Amino acid sequence: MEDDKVISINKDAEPPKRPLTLKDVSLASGVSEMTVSRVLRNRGDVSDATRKKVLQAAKSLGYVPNKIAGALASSRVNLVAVIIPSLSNMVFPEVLTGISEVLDETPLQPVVGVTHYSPEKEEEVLFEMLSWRPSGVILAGLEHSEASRAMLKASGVPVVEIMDTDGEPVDSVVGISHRRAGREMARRIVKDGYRHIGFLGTKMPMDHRARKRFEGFTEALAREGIEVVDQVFYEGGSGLAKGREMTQKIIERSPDLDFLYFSNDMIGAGGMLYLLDQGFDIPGQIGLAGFNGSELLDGFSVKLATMDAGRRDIGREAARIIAGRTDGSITETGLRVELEPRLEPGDTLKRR
Amino acid sequence: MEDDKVISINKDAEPPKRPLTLKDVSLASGVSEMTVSRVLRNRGDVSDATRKKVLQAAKSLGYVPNKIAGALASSRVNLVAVIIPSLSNMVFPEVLTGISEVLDETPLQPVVGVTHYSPEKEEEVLFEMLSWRPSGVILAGLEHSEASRAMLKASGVPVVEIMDTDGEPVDSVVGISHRRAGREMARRIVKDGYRHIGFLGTKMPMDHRARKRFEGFTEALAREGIEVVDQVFYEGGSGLAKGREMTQKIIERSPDLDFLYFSNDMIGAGGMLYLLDQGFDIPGQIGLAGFNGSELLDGFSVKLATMDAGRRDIGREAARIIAGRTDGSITETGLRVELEPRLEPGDTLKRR
DNA sequence: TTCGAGGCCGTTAGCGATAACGTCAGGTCC
DNA sequence: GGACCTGACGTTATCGCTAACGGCCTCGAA
Repeated sequence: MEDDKVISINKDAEPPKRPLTLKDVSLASGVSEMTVSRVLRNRGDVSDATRKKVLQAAKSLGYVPNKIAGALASSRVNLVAVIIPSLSNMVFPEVLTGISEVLDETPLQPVVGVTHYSPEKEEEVLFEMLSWRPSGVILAGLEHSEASRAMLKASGVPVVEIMDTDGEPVDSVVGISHRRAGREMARRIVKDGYRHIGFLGTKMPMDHRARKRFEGFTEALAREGIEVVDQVFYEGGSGLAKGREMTQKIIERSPDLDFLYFSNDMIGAGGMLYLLDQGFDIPGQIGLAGFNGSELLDGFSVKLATMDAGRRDIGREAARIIAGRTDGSITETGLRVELEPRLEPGDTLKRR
Repeated sequence: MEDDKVISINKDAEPPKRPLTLKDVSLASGVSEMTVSRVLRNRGDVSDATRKKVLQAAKSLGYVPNKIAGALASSRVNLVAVIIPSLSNMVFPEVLTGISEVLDETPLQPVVGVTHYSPEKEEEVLFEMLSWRPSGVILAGLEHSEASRAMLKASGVPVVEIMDTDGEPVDSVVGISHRRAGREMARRIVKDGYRHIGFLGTKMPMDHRARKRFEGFTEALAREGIEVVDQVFYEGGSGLAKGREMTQKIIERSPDLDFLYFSNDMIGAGGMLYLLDQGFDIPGQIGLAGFNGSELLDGFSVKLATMDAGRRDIGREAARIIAGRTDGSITETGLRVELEPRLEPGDTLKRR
């Protein structure tokens, strides 16, 4: 791309003037800084007349309050740190949507940090965000470095760990049990008569939730005397192409498979496309299931079986806890909200 | 979901102690606050011995510096406001990726705000973010409310408008010309022999870039004496299902169409799936094209023609400008970087 | 020996807001 | 008519940190 871009310079910008402060508004409106502050925050007694004067002055100056100073003085910060592994996996934007929906009704504002599934990066991001003294922290997963857990505890702010409930939370937790999700899918598959089962997923150490699903899955299978016949793992971004490629690989290697469990819907859909192209009979010859319940993919003529993780609800519940703790309507710490994963059979499981 | 969630309370958290300050570290390490500050910021001369002492003390206390106070004192804030319309359109996470890639090499940190394509919301978000006095602002599009433009100018910080270059920027701008993208696609289509052309896109007032593409598209067609035969617009989230539904509608209404131009790849792919299901011959009987070049969808057996908007590059260039302006390596204002949209013919255009 | 140059560290004075009082009219109440 | 409130402000003292300056000490050159 270096060669096909065109750079040029437009015009010159205005000379940057001295930044405005309360004092400027105070002078312009003829009242004290304190009164201006009161007006701008809608707090304390101010007569309508002066209120109008002040607002007028602030507006005409184009004054933007300095929250840094405000936060320091009041030791109140209306930010909620939200720390997630990735933005390219649509799950997390959806969680964010849920969080925003709730926080929009409050004075709080989410601030997002991304860890790329790395505990070290998570630690950095967390440190950075805590140094802004947010009103709360929402972060994905229960697995964090010791230092991260220590920081969270020492911070004294409400913490909600989301997505996953299989483990020891620092404070509150909202999510589903991925072990259970895996177990339920396994039971369903077995009941539907599938016996030769393959698994396709991410390299586990990076994604604890996928690992737990896999564990629950194999455990429930084992209880029925069934073992996973073959597995493929991948690294890097998940897209349809990746699922297609992995599926081709596993099918060629283990042609007797009659079921494929994918660790997410995107690669699952890719696999489904491959199998359909190859003329497989789904779900008769081979069954498929993914995970997440992403509506994005709803338009396929064949709908992939999946398990809805309730991402929006998770976001909403987490935000509600932070909001409640912040405004005092919730005083308990250590809340635990476990949502129910919902199996959506789609068209890729045999009807029972 | 209200009924299938389980709430319970774990344990009790530790008593939140008084927040730590520089003074605590200063006392613990036996040097002045200033020296602690120097050590923690890696600035100024400090002997190795005391440096070690201080770091040790800070670590064992679990001290997290208060950036609010720091920012107030130094009037330096290492945050870059990034304001985008949405997170559910994968384009924007990709832009963010580009931004992060560059900012990760600098002391700067992106902070994301979402406007949901509403100018009013944009104004709010901008106001909120400016009140934290960021080092720079990156925002999507060139269309903003008067108040927003005024705030940006008054803020005195470097501003980069991204995605689109068709219009008057506040300061710098990085993107592609969507008019041109539309024109180029139109020319290609006509050259390929398509004549009965339909358009499927979002309701325009919300999405200026889609509108400009459409304008460029129709303008170039007009120059060849061709008019768009039929069009469908939609509101709300774009997914495969939406594209499928719209395509069905337009095809039933105007069966003689031989080309469909979609305003993004997602609905384009949905439309493609529908047409394939219906047994259409693509690209012989009907040609298709989308916009964006999203790799997510690469796994289809038929690859949709599209035009790569260079989202990551846009993010990178924008971040580079902000970084340069911040560290002084760039002094010019009003930079303009126009990237070249790249047509990827895929399998849904006739070979010429 | 003297003196300047650094290295190393402490002191002082804000940064721009808010919390907590203080003040001061004007009205109430008995 | 004086004590007592009560709105509607203004004053003062932080908040936790950093810029700027200055002091002290050591060391090498003059």
